[in-house]
Amino acid sequence: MKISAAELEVLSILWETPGIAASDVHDALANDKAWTSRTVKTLLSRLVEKGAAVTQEDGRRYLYFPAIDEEAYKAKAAGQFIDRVFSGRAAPLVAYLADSRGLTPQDIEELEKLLGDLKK
Amino acid sequence: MKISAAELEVLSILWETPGIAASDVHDALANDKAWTSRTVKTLLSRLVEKGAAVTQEDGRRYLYFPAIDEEAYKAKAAGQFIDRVFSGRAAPLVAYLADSRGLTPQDIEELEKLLGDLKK
DNA sequence: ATAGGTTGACCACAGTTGTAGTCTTATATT
DNA sequence: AATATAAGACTACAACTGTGGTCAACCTAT
Repeated sequence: MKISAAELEVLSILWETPGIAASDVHDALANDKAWTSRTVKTLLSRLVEKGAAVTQEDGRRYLYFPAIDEEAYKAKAAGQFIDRVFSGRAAPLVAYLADSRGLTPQDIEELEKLLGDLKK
Repeated sequence: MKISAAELEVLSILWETPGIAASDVHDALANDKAWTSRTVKTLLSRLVEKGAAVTQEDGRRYLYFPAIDEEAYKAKAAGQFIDRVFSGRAAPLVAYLADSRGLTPQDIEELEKLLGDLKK
């Protein structure tokens, strides 16, 4: 279930708005991506091929729904990423993030809360 | 400067052992990857093409050196990853990691120390 | 010096990805 | 009704990837 970067952009829209038509996906992405509607359609088709999305007929068109769970996907992607780049160590990853983009005070607070919860 | 997963495996060896010959890279990877020496050579060549590695002649062979900085590369990769998958928010990423693979107590301690440092 | 192995140069080839075009059919508008 | 438009189906195509083969040149051990 390998999802490319472009496909993930589209899948994110499905997570946000399950049951959306292709043209509306196109509109939702218009700010970020200068993709034609055919490109968006291709990406949607590939998501369906890959089993990451499903369709439901709605008259002459399809409505698209995500078929994989957002949480599960992201958790797995995160795990694979740190395996690939950080040899599986989470702490260095956070250290790099802090360095390269500066965690916001809000990030830091959230993280502290999270760690607090994890400790008990 | 897009580096594929397989190329990154090889580049990691160069970071570990700068100035290594192709056959030694192959040996270093033998435990993890059932790649033939030609595959390793191809990956090394692609890294050189991409400017991520440089060679130095050593008699009839080359020694390979990384040409991009490990810290910088990882920091950038981490930033791109959370932009791509987590809309730029670091805290959710850590939350997912905690969920999916369980941070070790050591991870948690390291992270706490890190956050402590960041706060001042 | 001859055979065999190592090295780099160049080539191969299918699958994925980004990005879209064309064709057909159905709907909406004049 | 005729035409423009929109949706989906099918097709395209080059770059990148993973994986490795072939070949010529050179070195090493007999």
